[in-house]
Amino acid sequence: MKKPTPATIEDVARLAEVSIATVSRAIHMPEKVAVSTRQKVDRAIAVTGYTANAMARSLRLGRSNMILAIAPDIGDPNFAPILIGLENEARAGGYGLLIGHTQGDPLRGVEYLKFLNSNQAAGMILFTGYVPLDPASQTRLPPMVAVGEPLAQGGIPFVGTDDRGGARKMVELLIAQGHRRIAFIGDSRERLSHHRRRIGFDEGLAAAGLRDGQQVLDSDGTLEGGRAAVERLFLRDDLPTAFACVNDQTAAGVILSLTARGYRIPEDFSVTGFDDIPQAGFLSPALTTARQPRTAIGQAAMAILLGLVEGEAPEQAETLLMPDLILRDSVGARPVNRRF
Amino acid sequence: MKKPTPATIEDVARLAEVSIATVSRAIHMPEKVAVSTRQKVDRAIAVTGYTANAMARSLRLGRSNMILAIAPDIGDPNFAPILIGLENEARAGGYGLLIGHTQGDPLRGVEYLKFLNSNQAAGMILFTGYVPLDPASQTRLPPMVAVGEPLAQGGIPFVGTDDRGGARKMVELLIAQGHRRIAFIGDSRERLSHHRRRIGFDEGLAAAGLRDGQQVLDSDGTLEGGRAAVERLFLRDDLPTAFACVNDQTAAGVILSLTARGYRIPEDFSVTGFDDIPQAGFLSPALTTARQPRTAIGQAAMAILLGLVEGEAPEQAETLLMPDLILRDSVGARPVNRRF
DNA sequence: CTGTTAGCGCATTCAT
DNA sequence: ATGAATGCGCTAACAG
Repeated sequence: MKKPTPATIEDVARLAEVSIATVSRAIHMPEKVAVSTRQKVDRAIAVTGYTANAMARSLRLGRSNMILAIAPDIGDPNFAPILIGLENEARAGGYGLLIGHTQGDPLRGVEYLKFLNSNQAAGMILFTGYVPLDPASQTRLPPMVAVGEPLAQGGIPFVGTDDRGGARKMVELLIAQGHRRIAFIGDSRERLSHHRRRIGFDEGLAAAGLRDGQQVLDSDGTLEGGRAAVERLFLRDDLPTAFACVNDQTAAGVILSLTARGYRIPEDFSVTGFDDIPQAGFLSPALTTARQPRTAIGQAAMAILLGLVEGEAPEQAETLLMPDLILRDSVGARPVNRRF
Repeated sequence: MKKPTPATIEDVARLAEVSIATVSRAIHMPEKVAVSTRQKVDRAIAVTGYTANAMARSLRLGRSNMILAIAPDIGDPNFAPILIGLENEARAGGYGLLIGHTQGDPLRGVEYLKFLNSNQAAGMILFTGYVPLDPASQTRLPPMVAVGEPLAQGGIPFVGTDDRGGARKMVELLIAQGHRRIAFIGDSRERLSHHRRRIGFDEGLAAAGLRDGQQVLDSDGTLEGGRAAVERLFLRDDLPTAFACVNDQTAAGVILSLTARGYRIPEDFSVTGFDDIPQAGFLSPALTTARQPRTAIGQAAMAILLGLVEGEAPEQAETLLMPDLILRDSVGARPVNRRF
């Protein structure tokens, strides 16, 4: 019969013929222990296959070694790559990563907050775009870092894409291709990230002295919305030669609508997206877009959170990572002879 | 100044003027406590905002309330939907879900096994297709359930798609459309799931008395492999009218190759996939495929695992869920006048 | 029905 | 440099 129960610190101590205090020291403060003793302990640990019971350790320390990440929707294509970054960094720091999803229900956020307060996790990564707040509990908020969508509330560090800079780079690309009349299909809902893309668009155009060529259509960030925006545009006469879309879904709608009308992309119109969702490369034509540096975002966010957990002062309010422009087939030179 | 430290069971007991044992009972065995006492306790809990310290509880019970899910690749499109099912069911049972990824490295699997042995998790969900095994540790394996890819090793319950049944349904659909000569583009690598799809294909054809119309091409489950298989096929003269592919990636390759040769789908050839990856609907033509019931798989797997954790005997070796046929545009009736 | 108490495994004083 | 003893918060056995 093998060992039915995992080795405890006591097993190690007995085998090494020292006290449990010494074993603990040998592990956590090796320099405070005689070399010979340390060796005995190390050997005993190897023999027993000892791993400290994390529960006991957490109880004693009053702090867990888990980080909880909560998201409104785990299925979000942005989620997985960020998760990888989070998990890598957490593991490197000796932490485990827990995940929870709220399915958009703020109540579930509060539930997870309780979870934190019961010491099950040392800190929290927020994908939600808002801070779950338990009106009942008056305990101070645990360490948190927001990711993906900036937080309206202040005081919580945010790590995400440089939406403004990315949008600006996108416009500059279009301008470099000769486009002078560019439409921005935006998102009028309250999303900070989308608002910032709009600002980057404006800036890029203004810097090139092209404020006149600017057209802005409001939409809702969905494929349907993108389609509808194009339809509205065709009611007027003053067509752009390029569409800069607030995200890939919108761009997909624009492409579909344009194609349905018999236009060719990029010969007749150029269109760009933002995000680089998995489907972006499968559209026809394949979509030129700005890819969010998702894994890097996850990694940076976790690094900051672990710093917070371990008592460091927060560095800065926002850490913005520049997206990469992914050049595919939906952007071309401005059509020279517009046939319409 | 607010409460700096969370309320403990002792705070509640003091406020309710009972002993801590009574508080614990009021929570876990309400029927063993007088109604009036229970009310006092409930009120005290509400006032203090008490949540049991999970660490202390786990330490005492010798069992954690976390389940660890490990996957070779979190980015896998199959992963997120299964994760949702897992998380839902875990939460319903009072468990949290931890995730880890091995990046295909067996060593990291062993690392997670140690994690389990340090009591950080009560059980484990395996996406890996194999059991991480620590040669050093002789402790018996913790409760595990495999998901997605069947396990070669026996003794571990598996929950997944009914690959055989799904493939068979797919072939039957093709046959119903009039196809008599059907090629199966398989995957010769060692994947049990893919092997089972092949068997379902054979069965469907045999049941219709169509063993003659059967062609089987080996491939590797990738887009490139699908493309290559078609090219090989065109070296011969005896073309099928439909391609049943082992998965969506392969189907994408087949579609690309066929389209590049100037054929139209589904007019000239029908093609089917398997899995329903997110891109499937974005192919042109949109791919008809079998969708794995992923969330249901996750839910079922977690239910079984929690049963195991709580000491129930495992029910059955395999739980197979039938995939749904997603009818899109890549399947049509058998071409009546083959022009080639 | 309720209270007293032991002990889960560990890190950490306080002695030595 | 090392050991003995304490308590983190909780549940369950045992008494009453």
